[in-house]
Amino acid sequence: MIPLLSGSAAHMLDKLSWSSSANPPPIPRWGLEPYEHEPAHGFFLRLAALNGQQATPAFAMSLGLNGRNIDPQQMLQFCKQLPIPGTERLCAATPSIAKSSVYIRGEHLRLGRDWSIRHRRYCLACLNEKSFHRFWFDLPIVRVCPIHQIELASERRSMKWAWHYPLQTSDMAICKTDAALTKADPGLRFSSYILGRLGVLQPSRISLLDNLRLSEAVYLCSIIGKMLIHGWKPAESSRHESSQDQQFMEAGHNFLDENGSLSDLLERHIRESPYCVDGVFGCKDIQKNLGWWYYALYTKQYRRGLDFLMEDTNRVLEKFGACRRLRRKFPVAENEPSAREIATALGLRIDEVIQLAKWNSRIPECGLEEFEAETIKRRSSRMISAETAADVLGVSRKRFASMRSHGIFAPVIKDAGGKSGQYDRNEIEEILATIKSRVPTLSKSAGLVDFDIYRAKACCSYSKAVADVLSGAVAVDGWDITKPGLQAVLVSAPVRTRNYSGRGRLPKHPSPRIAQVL
DNA sequence: GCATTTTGTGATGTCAAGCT
DNA sequence: AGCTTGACATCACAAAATGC
Repeated sequence: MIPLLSGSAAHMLDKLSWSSSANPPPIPRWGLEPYEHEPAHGFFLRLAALNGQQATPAFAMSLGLNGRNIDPQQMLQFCKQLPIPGTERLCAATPSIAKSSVYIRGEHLRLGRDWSIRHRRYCLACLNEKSFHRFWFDLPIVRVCPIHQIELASERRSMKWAWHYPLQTSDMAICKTDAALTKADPGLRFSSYILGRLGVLQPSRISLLDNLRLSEAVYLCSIIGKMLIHGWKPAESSRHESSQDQQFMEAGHNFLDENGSLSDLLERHIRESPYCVDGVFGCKDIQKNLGWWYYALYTKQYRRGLDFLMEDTNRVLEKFGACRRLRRKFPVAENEPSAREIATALGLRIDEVIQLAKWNSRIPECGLEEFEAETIKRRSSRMISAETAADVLGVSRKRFASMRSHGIFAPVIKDAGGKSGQYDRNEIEEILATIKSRVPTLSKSAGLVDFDIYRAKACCSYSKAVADVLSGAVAVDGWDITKPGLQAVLVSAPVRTRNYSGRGRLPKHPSPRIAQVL
């Protein structure tokens, strides 16, 4: 067992003279002096031991303190009442907690991730030197002790901070084995940096991080490390694995410590995006292009000092053609992207090329790998205007537009600025072929109507009638070869519910009787 | 230069998961 | 139990692109 109380301190201050005019301390023994880097809640631990207490929470509660949810500042106030020297050391090492923020020595940290007393953590070698709790034991981001180069041990037998549990010899054995293994650990430099910022060690200078609040510096390290280790990935599901965060932070810190170029890393990272082909995005959606990186940047809590990251990211986005608005902000890239060359060669606009590259008639999400001039050319030659497509289908422009908004087909190149979209001839012809393939060999001849009459009798839109046939909900019963396109399709008339002229608008609200029949 | 349409962006809200 | 967090939807508005 590690003694929590060094022998010399145990009997020191009980002999101290005590002014009778002041209120006596509320505990029988207080003969301890705070060490440097010792927080009030750590000091309180020794105080409890000095007073023969086994369970620190109970001891705290007996003094009117919150022993269940430890508030370091509350304990500091208590300790300051004691007639002991060196309380300024407690003040300097005791964090103050406000909502989800923790402040220690003027540095801002995040509660939970950066600072937590959920489990008791300690460096065995530190305790062997002097048995007291250092405030930085409470920082889970400090995985290894930079002074002794061993991993911090943690006690997890209690969910709450179980001060009263003594260390077991088996724990010490584990610590000793670890000590041999963690030489040259990647976490050493990171831990040293953190403790440098907190005034425990000589500060190490990393200008990029030094200008940030410590919580933001840690965040920056973790996202850089994630870029290095995790690489480009689409945005994750809401289940967040934090198990690797520590590894990320350390890797990110070491990258910056070795003067790694963040801009280069960023560009390399974004190039890994599957949406980026030959340095051009096939899709302008920033969220998609950046994957998880988007949320890393736009999560507001941590954005305060990270504007430069936003700028660098925007620069890459602009360079790869993700956002038009940024073009004026940054000069045009010196290397002409291949999309531009293809556009010039084929007489297309650059966004048309990108849309053609993105498009795949079978799997709309895929097709980005098709980004060669030949493919674009082949696809481009299949494009027809809305007018031509409407003629192929044998419908008016209005009906064509209605079918499009009904989702029966989609343009390959979207309409932009008054210019109508472009459609794939194959896809349009496929619609007709699909319907024609359903025509039975022995077609009925009586009671068949075309879409125009059908939709009026069924009181549905033309598009709905077509969609129903395509989905198989309505059977195709005949084909009039004398008519063009969809006009040739013949289906069985729905139950006749009223006289129909074959012309005119559909009634806005079909009568209940008609609706019932349908 | 104008009209129309798309795009970029922040504000706001929701939801589930995980943590205190 | 209540809070934060991350992912993401949705909205409004401004800025930019585009065709005329």
